[in-house]
Amino acid sequence: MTAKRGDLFDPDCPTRRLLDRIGTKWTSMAVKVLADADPGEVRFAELQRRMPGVSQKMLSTTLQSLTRDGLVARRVEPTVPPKVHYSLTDLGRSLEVPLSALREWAEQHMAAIDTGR
Amino acid sequence: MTAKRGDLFDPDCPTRRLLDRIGTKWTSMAVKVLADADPGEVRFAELQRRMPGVSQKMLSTTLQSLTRDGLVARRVEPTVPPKVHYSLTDLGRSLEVPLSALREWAEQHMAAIDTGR
DNA sequence: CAGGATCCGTGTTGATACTG
DNA sequence: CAGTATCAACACGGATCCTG
Repeated sequence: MTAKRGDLFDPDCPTRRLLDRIGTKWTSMAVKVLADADPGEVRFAELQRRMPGVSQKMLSTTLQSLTRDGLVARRVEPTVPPKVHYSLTDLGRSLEVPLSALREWAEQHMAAIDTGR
Repeated sequence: MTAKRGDLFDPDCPTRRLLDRIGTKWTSMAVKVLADADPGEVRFAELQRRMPGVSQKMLSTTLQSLTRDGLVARRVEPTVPPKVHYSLTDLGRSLEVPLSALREWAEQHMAAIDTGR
C-alpha cells in the first residue's frame, strides 16, 4: 500500500514477491499444466502424473500456495474416495499472458545461453 | 548422459531454468538497475549502492551468473585500483521485454492477491 | 576497488510413512 | 484418492575477513 509502484528496491515490491512465487520449483510448471489442460480441470493424481518428479508433498504445497493466492481454484467432489479438481482462475489465466511471453523468450534464447558458455 | 535424479521431468525445460535464474533474490533487480542505468554501464560499487541490501558476495555471485549466461557484459579497466563496468548485453535487453510485462502484471494484480487472502 | 574464501543459520526440498 | 506428518539433506543467502 505504501510501497511505490515499480519500486524494485522496496522489500515489498510486487515484482519480487511475484517472482518469489512463480520462481519456486514447481509453480510455473503447475500453472502451465493447468493452462494446457484439456478440460480445464485436472485432478491431483493427474497433475502429479503430468509433472514428473514432483512429490506429493511439494505438489500439495504448491497447489495450496496457488489457491491461497487466488491463481488456482480447488473443487472437491465429496465422494468416497474424494475427487479434487484444480483449475486456473481468471487471475491465473491472466498471469498466463506475461508468463507465456517469458516462456517464448526462454525457449528461443536459453539454447543460445547454454552454447554460449 | 546419465539422467540425474530429481529433474527428469523434461530434459529440456528452458522456462524453469530461466525462472531459476531470474527468480533468485537479486537477479531481477540487477537486470532492472542495469536496464535503467543512464550510461548503460555501471560499476560494481555503484550497482551495490543502487541495490540496497545486497551483500558483496551475492552481488558478485549474481553478476557472475548473469555474465556466464550472456545477459550481462563485464568490462575491466586494468587500472590500479581496477574499475569493472557491467552492462546489459543485447540478449539481456531482449529479456527486459517479457520481464517488464511480468512487472506490469505484478504491479496490477499483486495487491488483489494480498487482499484476497 | 572488486571480489574471493570461509563459516554458518535458515528455509526449502525431498523421502518416507501414515490417514480420512 | 488426496492429502498430512516427520525427519534429514542441501542450497541459498548473509556476515566477516582477506587480497591483487
